[in-house]
Amino acid sequence: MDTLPRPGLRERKKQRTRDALARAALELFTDKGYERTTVDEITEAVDVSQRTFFRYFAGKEEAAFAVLEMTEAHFLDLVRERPPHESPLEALRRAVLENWDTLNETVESVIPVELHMRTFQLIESTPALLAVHLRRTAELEEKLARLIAEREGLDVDADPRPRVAVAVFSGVMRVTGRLWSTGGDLSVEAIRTLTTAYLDQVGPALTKDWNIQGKRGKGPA
Amino acid sequence: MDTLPRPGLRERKKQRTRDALARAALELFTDKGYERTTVDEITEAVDVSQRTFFRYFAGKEEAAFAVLEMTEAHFLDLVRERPPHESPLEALRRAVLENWDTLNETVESVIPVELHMRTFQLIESTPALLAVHLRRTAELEEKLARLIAEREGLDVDADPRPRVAVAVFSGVMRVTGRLWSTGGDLSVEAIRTLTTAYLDQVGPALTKDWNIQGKRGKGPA
DNA sequence: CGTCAAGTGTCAGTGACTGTCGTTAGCCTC
DNA sequence: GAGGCTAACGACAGTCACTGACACTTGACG
Repeated sequence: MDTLPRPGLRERKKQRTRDALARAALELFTDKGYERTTVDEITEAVDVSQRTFFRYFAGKEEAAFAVLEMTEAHFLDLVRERPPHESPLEALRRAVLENWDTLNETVESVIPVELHMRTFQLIESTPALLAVHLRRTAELEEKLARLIAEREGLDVDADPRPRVAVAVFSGVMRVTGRLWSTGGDLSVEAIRTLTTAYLDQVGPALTKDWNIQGKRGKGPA
Repeated sequence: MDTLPRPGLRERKKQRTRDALARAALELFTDKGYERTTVDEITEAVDVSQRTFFRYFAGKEEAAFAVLEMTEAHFLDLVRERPPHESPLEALRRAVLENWDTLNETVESVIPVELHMRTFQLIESTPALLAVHLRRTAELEEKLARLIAEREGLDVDADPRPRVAVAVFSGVMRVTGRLWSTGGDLSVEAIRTLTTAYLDQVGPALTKDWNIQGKRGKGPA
């Protein structure tokens, strides 16, 4: 909201190059696999030198997360905008759902949503990318914890609850993300449903006795 | 419990080489940093060829987790041994604590415990290693979820609770691990205390209103 | 012993990444 | 609108992680 005046030709060119590299990378990655794609192939597709690629991205991995990063920033904004009367978990829950609903607007300037969804799958199924994804998520968690703490007027380092709440929330999101990416339905609807269903299970999962109703599992799907 | 008879000279030699490589790697990593040590330096310290290193470890990273892997296997055993009347979270909690208490016996055959503790720190403070660590943890979580499900006679894929419970537990463990590694006290006592304290906060962190007692945080440490 | 296979070393090659340096091209000033 | 400044780029050389191929050494075992 401060550099609107006009970025100047130089900046615009840079942005275009960066977007083109990210898009080309994502297309190649999702098409022939992450490991089987070389940086040279990406740069050839955009017609820049390899050196330029590494000026925009610290590594091959980073190109895979360029778009995801945009959605994460948006998510943080959504959390910030949540009314203060909501409990932390409630605020987080609504923010994620809202984030899914606005995915299109967040992403379409760089790549089609469909490609972004496939990127998700790619990350979950590529060990090297999954590792980086989890580390990035951990960093996001720290930011979230500080946000929640601020929201509740607490000191993150004095009160464990913000970090614990965020950890619980993120843990569940991880599970749903994984299940979604390996399941058949890659629609936004599918992950919305999974998200709410699993978040609803946090309470039950923490009770002492899981067998209140229907001992011996293998129940209906 | 089945290959006790005597591993044979060949096997023993292999084990020695592998341990020596792991130990040398850990010493070098913790000493001069992960990125600043080359595979050649490790192999020179053990006096084997680089090729041999890669026959024992899929990559440089894997050498950093060789010992940690032993403790994880031990942890799984401990969970399996927990009496069935304990709730899932209770069983997990007791198993971790027990694991810390028996760390010495688990690890000392390869490296001194002190080096293992420094390895923990190293992993937390090295982005590349942290990423891999988190991925490995995710794999462990899946195993844990199946274990818990079995324990409770449930189907992991039908009932979300095993995975959710494990996710909650792991999330909290992550937080404590991180705080411990960045804090000053690297003793086993310290992480034990942190662990119990944070696990006790899961309940409170999920309640609607965090301000039951003492509005506006900044409470005592 | 002699044979067989597992374990190892050597070498050549690929791909990710980095430092350096000369060149190009927006930008800004007069 | 010519010229100087500097950000961005391309070209090149070098390091390091990792892999495949092949020849050699050495436990294992009849």
